[in-house]
Amino acid sequence: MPEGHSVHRITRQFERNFVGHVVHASSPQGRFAEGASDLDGRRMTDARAVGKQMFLGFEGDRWLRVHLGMYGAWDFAGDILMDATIASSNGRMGQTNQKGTFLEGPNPDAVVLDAAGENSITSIGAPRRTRLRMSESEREGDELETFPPEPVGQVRVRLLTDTVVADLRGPTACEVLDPAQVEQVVDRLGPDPLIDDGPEAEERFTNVVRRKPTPIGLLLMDQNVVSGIGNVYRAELLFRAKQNPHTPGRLVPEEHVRHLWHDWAKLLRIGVETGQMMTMDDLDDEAWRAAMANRADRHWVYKREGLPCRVCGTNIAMEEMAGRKLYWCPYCQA
DNA sequence: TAATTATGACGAC
DNA sequence: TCGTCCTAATTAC
Repeated sequence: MPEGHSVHRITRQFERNFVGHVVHASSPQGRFAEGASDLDGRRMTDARAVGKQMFLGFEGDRWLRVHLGMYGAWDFAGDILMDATIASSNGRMGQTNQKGTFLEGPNPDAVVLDAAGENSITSIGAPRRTRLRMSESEREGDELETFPPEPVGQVRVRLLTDTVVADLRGPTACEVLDPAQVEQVVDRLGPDPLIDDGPEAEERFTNVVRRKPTPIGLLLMDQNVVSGIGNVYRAELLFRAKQNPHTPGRLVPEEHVRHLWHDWAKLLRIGVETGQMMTMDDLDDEAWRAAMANRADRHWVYKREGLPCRVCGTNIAMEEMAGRKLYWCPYCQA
């Protein structure tokens, strides 16, 4: 269930640890044997994220497309070069005010795009010999006894360098594409605020939404309309906009639509920086720490069915919308 | 030990 | 709108 922020973080991890290295590819599970042997022995040249899709480029115009779907995950192990914020999300946070760091950072985009890690925010420390699971959340595991570790469970793909290994399990998509096929996939996707950061993207999003009869709650989840939003961000963005999820896109006030775009860009950056789906910003330091420490304190409405709205006290509602659970406040989002 | 759950997406009616 | 695919952790019995 990783939403866009996780995929961007995982991509960073590949940039730091795999790009430029020759990769030994295999499929311990066997279900990706052909693709793995095609990639085996090639140097990784690129790692890119668009919405929930990740593309790993290899010499010889090969691209590995991975979509994690509902429960896919990457497990990294070995001497991993860590992002500063990965250590933070595991309770090793220093005295730095993380809130100020990403909300007021000089150029948030550089954080994502700068693989060289010149930006202070992405300062790279010494590699740590450990395990790291990256999915919708991140968890550091036990120390490593031997390298590489035996694959555990259903590992679709194993990518191995001299020092680091990445195991993919449970993806909904995992295939080798040529450049034209990659372009096809990307062309079908709606804008991703971390890639399409100009005014054109906002226009594109606004125009599409304001033409559709589809409920805005559905449009936000439609990857052809906007990339990277999943069930959590959908619920939280709509609450923050005080917007009823059932309103047809074309009836949503234009300023709300534009607000949704900018707010998504903001929450996505926070997510990429912290590794947490923090959807309640504007908290004082103490509340912020509580939210970082406790999942239950992180959201306005998601998974809060029956609990009082944090703003008005009305019980948060839950209903199925197109087979997914939708959470909202009937009063604030009337 | 079995059932349930999950932060997706697609294709068949 | 429904069924289906992908997997592991958690909860129920």
